[in-house]
Amino acid sequence: ENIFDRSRMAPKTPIKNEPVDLSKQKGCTPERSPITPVKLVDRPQPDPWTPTANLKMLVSAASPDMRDREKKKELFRPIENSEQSDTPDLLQYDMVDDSTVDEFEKQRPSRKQKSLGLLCQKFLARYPSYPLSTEKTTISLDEVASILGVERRRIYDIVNVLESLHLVSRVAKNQYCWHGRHNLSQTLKTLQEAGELQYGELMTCFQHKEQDLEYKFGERKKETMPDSQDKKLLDFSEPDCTSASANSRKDKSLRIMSQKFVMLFLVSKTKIVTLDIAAKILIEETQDTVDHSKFKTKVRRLYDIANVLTSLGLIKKVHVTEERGRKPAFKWIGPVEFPGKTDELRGHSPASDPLPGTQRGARAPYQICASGKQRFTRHASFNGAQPCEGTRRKVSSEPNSPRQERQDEYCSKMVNLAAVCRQKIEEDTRNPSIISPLSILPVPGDSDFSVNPLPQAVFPVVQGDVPSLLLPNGISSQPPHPSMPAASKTEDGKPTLLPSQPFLCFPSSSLFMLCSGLQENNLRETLPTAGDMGNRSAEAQAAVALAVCQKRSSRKCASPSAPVDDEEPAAKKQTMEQSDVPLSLVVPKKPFESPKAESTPGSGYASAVDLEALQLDIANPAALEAANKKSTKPVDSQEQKKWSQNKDPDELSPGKEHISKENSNQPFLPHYLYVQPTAGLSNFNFLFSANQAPGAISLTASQLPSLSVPCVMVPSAALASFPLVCSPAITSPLSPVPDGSLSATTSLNFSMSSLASATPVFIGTTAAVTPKVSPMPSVDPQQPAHPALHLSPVLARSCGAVKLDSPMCMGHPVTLLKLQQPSSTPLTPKSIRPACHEAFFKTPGSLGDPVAWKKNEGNQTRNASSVQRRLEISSTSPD
DNA sequence: CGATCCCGCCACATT
DNA sequence: AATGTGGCGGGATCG
Repeated sequence: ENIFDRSRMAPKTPIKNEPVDLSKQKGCTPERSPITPVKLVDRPQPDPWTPTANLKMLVSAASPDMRDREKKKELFRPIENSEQSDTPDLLQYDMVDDSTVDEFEKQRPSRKQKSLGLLCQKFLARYPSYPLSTEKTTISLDEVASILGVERRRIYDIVNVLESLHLVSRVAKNQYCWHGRHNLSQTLKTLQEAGELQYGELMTCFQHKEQDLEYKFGERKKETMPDSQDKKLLDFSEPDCTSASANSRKDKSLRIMSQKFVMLFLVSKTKIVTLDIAAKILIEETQDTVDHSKFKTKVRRLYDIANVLTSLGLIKKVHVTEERGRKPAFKWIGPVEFPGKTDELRGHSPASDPLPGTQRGARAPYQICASGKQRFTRHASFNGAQPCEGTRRKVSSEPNSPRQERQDEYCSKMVNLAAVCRQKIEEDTRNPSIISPLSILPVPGDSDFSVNPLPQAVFPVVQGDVPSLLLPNGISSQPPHPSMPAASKTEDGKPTLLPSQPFLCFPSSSLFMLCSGLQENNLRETLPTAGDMGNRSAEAQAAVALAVCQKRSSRKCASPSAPVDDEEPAAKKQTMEQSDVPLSLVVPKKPFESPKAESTPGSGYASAVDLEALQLDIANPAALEAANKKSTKPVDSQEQKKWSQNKDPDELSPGKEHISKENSNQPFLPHYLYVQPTAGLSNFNFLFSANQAPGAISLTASQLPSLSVPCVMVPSAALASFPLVCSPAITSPLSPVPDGSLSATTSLNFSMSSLASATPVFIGTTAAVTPKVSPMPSVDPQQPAHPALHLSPVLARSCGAVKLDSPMCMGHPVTLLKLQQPSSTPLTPKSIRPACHEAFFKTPGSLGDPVAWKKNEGNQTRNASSVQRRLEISSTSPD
């Protein structure tokens, strides 16, 4: 990567490139004209000619996945050389690294790294889930392919599926238009309806007996589905976009298959479809004969589709155990009731909210998207929504406020999310066999769901969260969950929030980032060892905590000391890739001025748009880094400390202790923990607000935690687009919290003895808890907006960083201070500082002035270890 | 050894 | 004819 960066960094000399390239090309391939020029050409020099191309190449190279075998390597080198002729050092460097690294890595690239799913994720990361209506994103297949470092063929696989869901549409040869998920719900709805017609019956039976059904299937299917219907489907697929060429397409089986596959899920009550069944159904539709080979092929295709859908967060793989045994299957985790949910939700409640602009009505589910710009305002809504007004007492329950519109949008997303969560929960409950990922913690992937220990425990939490989310908007159309403990609020669907549990949605970009789990490839997980370690440990703990909560207290978790992974050598970790890291700390970034971030500082903060962008970015480690750079990254911070501050690296030694130390050193670093979905929690991301008094958090086997950490679980998919955050009310032990509330909030209690002081990482529940008790309301006039949000300081910071003006931001800090104190652990003055946004970022030493901080960064970059460098680079990454 | 599914040949569609 | 698309299935990996 370093190399990569350098190359990038290095001035490009396109001019030189040409010659070089040529030579190189010749060397590699005599001429590119072989029969299939395309391939040859591409491979050897995809786009050597254009400077950009080179960049891309480099980039691709950078990404682990990319590493192709020698080919690429060769290619790159030559290119690099050519470019870098200017900077010999760099070249050499690169060369060296390349060779060595590649050598390792080359072989390294396991199949997984090249998986379609991963590729798809990268692909998706490049585009906003909810692009502004105004902006039109066109996708060049060639470009993407080169950037992602794959053959175009693979891109087709992805695009075809996306197209089936109308996330993209083909505009012209080699050109696709990105639509994002705005219409996804509608598309799904349509599919569902279509599916009902076609498969409805079947599915019904289906659930009960697959086999029987299977037989019937074929027959019925045919019967029920006359060609015409089939046709319908097809057509339907193209309806909206119908961009140009759509029609003529022949049967693009992949597209059709994809739609049908999705339909099966939507029609299925269980939302679980096994591959074999799907394959059979699909085959039948196509043909009667089910020869084995055909079946096999079908299954293969389904895998392809499933990978993409998985990347989209619509399904997840599970195993279904049946009479026969365990079968691979996929479970729909996307939105389920469109009518009610995404779209509907709004629609339903709309009454309550008179959103002027939004017509959420019928087809407008997308409005959310549509209104894109408004997103910006989201924060506004935020304000409004959560009228923290002094006391967050109730977050606004009123749907009507004008700003709600925006909120609505924002909310709508949230709602969806909530819906998803809820659904998930419900499903889980229903199917004991299937456990939600949450419950599954222990087993990441596939563990059979049978495991699921205490579903209930989980539920409460989730529910609580979800509803809470909804509440703010008032949108929650969903019926209250019975089990909701504390969530009195949700019951009505009203936004009444319990004091204890304030949930907030915010649009802060920072949150966003946190949420988005896209991580991708390399997230800088490879970060500095120490940092990683810390994070990891934190993660582990967090995970543990979760597990504990869910399961109840498990001893393992309990022991804070249990380092879980921490112990692992940094190196190892580094090697580990993103995949491994379940959690990552994310520091809220300021809305800052990331390049992407918009520019409209004036307008607001990071608007949704920005957020999205961020998300996308987030997906890219680089982006994150960039963000982080600007503001702070917890992890980085640690690192930074190392270098810049010179902390003892030793001390940094991985381990919680180390963390704690740091914490101590730095009063606050982290603010949120983000758990990546990858691991067991595939679908949910947890956010913890950190900032709190460190002491507060404790992992203890016993559940009694000194503090309960508020966490929010968000479906990863949802995350992508939503910047939701729940500020769980934190129940401080002190403050009387209803039991339910606790559970609701996720009763995660971490007692991290070790971490205690530091733990910034974890959770920063801002001491919000107390706040309730003592409302900080008026402290700042501005505060009002924020209310209960405990947004962790982070948010505040983020906001603040962006704008001090924003009331939102302002308030937090204050509250925090107070809160913190009350919160169990006494904070050091430093810790208090968090109040200042900037303070957070800074290391203790640097706290004083931001400038210094930056400076440090600069130094870092220079001095920084390769790792650091990497980060930085990434940040700079081109996008 | 079955589940996955990458890879890329090659046919068909477009330009 | 040159390219763009994408069906398809061998066979490598993974678990």
